[in-house]
Amino acid sequence: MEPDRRLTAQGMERKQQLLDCAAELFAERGYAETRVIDIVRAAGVAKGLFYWYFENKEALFKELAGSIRLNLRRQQGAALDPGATPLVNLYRGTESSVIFMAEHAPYFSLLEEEGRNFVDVMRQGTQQHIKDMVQLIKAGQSDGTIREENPMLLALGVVGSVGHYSRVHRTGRIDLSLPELAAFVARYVVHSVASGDVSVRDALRQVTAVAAPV
Amino acid sequence: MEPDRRLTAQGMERKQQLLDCAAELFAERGYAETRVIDIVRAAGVAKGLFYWYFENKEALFKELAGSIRLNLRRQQGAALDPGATPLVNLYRGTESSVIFMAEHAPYFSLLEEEGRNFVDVMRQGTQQHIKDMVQLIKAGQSDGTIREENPMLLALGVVGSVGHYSRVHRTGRIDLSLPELAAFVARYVVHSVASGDVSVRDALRQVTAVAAPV
Amino acid sequence: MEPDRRLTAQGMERKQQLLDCAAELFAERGYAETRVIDIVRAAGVAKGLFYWYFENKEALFKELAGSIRLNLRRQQGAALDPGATPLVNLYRGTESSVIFMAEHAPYFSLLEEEGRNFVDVMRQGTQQHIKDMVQLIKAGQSDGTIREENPMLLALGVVGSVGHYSRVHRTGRIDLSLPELAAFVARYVVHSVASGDVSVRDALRQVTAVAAPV
Amino acid sequence: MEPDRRLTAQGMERKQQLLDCAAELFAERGYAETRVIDIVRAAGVAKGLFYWYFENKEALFKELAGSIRLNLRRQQGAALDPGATPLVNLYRGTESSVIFMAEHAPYFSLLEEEGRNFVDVMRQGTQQHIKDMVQLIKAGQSDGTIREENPMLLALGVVGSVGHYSRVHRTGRIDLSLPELAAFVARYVVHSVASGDVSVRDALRQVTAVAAPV
DNA sequence: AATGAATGAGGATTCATTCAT
DNA sequence: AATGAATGAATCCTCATTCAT
Repeated sequence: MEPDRRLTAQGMERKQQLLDCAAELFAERGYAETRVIDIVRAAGVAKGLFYWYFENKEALFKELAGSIRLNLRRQQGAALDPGATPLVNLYRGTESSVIFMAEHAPYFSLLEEEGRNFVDVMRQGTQQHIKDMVQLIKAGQSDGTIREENPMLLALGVVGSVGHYSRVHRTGRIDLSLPELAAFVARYVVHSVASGDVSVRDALRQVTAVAAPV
Repeated sequence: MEPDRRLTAQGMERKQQLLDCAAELFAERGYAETRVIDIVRAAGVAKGLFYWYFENKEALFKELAGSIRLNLRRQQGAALDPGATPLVNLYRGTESSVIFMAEHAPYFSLLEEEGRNFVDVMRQGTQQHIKDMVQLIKAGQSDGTIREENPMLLALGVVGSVGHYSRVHRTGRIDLSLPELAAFVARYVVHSVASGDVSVRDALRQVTAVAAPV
Repeated sequence: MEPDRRLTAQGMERKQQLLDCAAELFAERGYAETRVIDIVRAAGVAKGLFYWYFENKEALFKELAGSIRLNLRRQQGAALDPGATPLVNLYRGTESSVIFMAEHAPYFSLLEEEGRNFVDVMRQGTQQHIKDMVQLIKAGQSDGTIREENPMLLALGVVGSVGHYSRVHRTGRIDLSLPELAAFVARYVVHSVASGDVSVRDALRQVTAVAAPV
Repeated sequence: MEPDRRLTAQGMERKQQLLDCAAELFAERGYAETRVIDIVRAAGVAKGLFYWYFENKEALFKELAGSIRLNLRRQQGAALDPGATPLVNLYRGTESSVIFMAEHAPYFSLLEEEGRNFVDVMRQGTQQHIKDMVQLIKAGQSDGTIREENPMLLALGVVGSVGHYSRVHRTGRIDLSLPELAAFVARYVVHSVASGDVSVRDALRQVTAVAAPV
C-alpha cells in the first residue's frame, strides 16, 4: 500500500478489521508464529488483500504499535484531579488505569508478549505515567502522607503493581469483578507508599465517601 | 541426538557451551528469531554438530527450560525462617528473591521474553512461591500485622513487585546497588501488606537490627 | 475485451493512449518488468479500465506487434526505383531505411529489446527487405558493379548495417544530423558490396547529382 | 552465500555448473522468465542449494555479467599485429572476432537478449574494441588505404558488422562453416572501409598468401 | 465506460534438518 | 565427533485478472 493512499470509510473498516485480527493473533501466538495467511483467514479475505492495505507484515505491526501508543497517550491525561490530595489522586489514578488496561487487554497482551519489538512504545508509553506518579509522590512527601523514599523507585512500584494485576486479571487467574479488582489494587498501592496508618485511613475514607464502599 | 547418549566430560562442556550461547541469544532476540546457525556460530562450531548434541532446536529449548525450572526450585526452599514473625519473613524472603533473580538475570530474561513458551515453567515456578506467600500472609493476618484482604491477591502483589523490580533492575533503569534495591523492595512489600504503622515499624526494626541499617 | 467491440472515436483515442504508454514502458524496461499498473498509471486511468480495452497484457503486446508489422510493411514498398541502377537503388533504399527507422525509433527499440517475443514480427518484417536486397545485389552482380559473393550474405550485411547504425543513433552515441547519418550509411553499404572503385564512384556521383553533395 | 566464502575445488565446480545452466536458460528465455527452480532443475540439485552459492537470483546474474566482462577483455588483446598493414590487421582482427563470438555464443546471446540489464558490460566490452578500430582506421587513412570518413563512424560500422554476422550465425540462419563465414565478414569490412580497389586487392592478397585461399 | 477493491496462482527466499565424508 | 554441503517444506510477497458498484 502506498504510504498516503486515501481510504474510504469502508476501506478504513477493512483495514481496522485486519489490524484487530492481527493484534489478537499476535497476542495469542506471537508475531513470528502468526502467518499472514492466518490474519487474512481470520478476517475472511484473500491473501492479496493484505498487501492492498499494508506494505508488508512488518508495516502492519508498526501500525499496531502506533495505535497502541495513541491509546496509551489518551489514557494518561484523564487521571489527575488538581483539587484532590496526592493519595486520593493515586487511588483514583490507579483504579482508572487498571480498568483502562483491562478494557484494552488485547493491546496490552500484545505489548507484553512482543515486548522485545515494542521497547520504544513501552518506554514512551510508561514514561509520562511514571513522571506523573513521581510528581504525585513528591507532593505526598511534602504534605507528609507519603513515606520518604526515592520517589522514582516508589513510582516504578506503583506502575508495576498496576501492570502486574492487570496482567494477572487478563490471564484469568483472578476471579474478581473488574471494579473490585481495581479498588483492591488502588488500596494496595496506597498502602505501599503511604507513610502511616492515619494518612492511609484518611485517603481511603475520602475516596470511598464518593465511590463504592470499601 | 539419541536420548541416552553418554557424553564425555569434554562433550558435556561442548553441550553446555551451546546451551549458554542459545540462552543468551534467545533472551536477546527471541526463540523464533534465533537461527540454529546463529547458535553454532556463537559457539564456534559447525552446523552439523548441533544435531549431535540435540535432537533439534526445540529439544535444546526444552533443556533450557528444565535447567531454569531447577534453578527456580533451588531458590524456593531457602526463604522462610519458622522462628521469625511473618512480616520479618516477608522482608527477608523478598530481599533474597530480588537478589536471586538479579543473579540469574539471563534465565529470567529468557523466561519473560519467551513467556508464551514457558507458561508451564512459570506456572510451576511461581506456584510454590505464591503458596508460601499465602501461608505467610494468613499468619500475619492472624497476629494482626497484615491487613485483612484476600490473601491470594496480596500474595500476587508481593510476587509481582519482586518480579517487577528485578526486571527493571535487569534492564538497567535503576542506578542502585543490588543490596540497596533488595532492601527497598522488601520495605515496599512490607508496607503494601502491613496493617498499620506500628506493625511495619516493628518489622523493619527487627530486620534492620540483624542486617544493614535502613 | 470481446474481440469485436466497437469503439467510439474517444474510445479509440483512449486505447491508443494505452498502447503508446505501454510501448514506451516496454521499450524502456521490458515487457516482463512492466506492470499493468505502470501502464494505467502512465495513462492516468484506473486499473480496471485496462481490461475494457484489452483482453489481457499479452493481447496488448500483440496489438503493438501488429502495428509494428504494419509500419514495417509500409516502408518496404517505397524503396526501389526500377529505372535506377542497382547501386543507386541500394544507396537510396539505405538512406530511406535509416531515416524511417530513426523516425519510428520507439517501435524499433521495442522490437530489439523484446526480440525474443517478436521473433515472428522481425522475421516477417525483415524477410521482404532481404529479398529485395538479394534481387538488387544479383542485378548488380550481373552488370558488374557488385562483387561476386553469396548475395544472401551480402544482403544480410546491408540490412545489418542499416539496423546497427540506426540503433547507435537511437541510443545517442552519434552526434550527427539524421540526413548526414543516412548518407554516411548509404555510402558505407555501397562500399561494402561494390566490386571496385569505379562502380562506387559512379554510383555516388549519380545519387549526389540529384541529392546533397557528398 | 556470504560474500567471501572460500570454496573448495568441488564447490567451485558446483557453482560454475549453476552459472552455466543459468546462462543457457537466461539466453534462451530471458532473465525474468527463468525461474530459480528451472536453474536448479537443470543442474539437478535442490532449490535450497542455489542459495548456498548465491545470495539471490540477481547476484547470480551479476556474477554472470562479471564473467562475460572478463571474456570480452581477454579477447581484446590478441587482435593486432604491429608489423602488418592496417587493412591486414582489420582483416585478421575481424576474422578472429567472429570466431571468438561464435565460440562464446551463449554469453553473447545472453548479452544481447538481456541487453537492458547488461548496458554497462556491453559499453565497457565494446569500447576498447572500438578504440582499437579507430586507431587502425586512422593509420589506414594516413597511408591512403582507408577512405576519408569519420573514423569513429567507420569503426562503429566494422564492429556492428562483426556482431551482426555473429548473431545471424548463432541463430542458424547461415549455412556456412565458421572459418568461411569469418573470412567473408573480414572481406566485407575491408571492402566497406577501403579507399579503393587497389588497396583492397593488396590487403586480400596479403592475408590469403599466409592463410586460406579466398 | 470507469473505478478500485478483491482474488489467488505463482515465484523468491529462508531455515531446520539430514547426510556423506 | 566434526564438518559443511544438500534438501525441501514453509512462508512472504507480487501481480495479472476479476468483480461489484
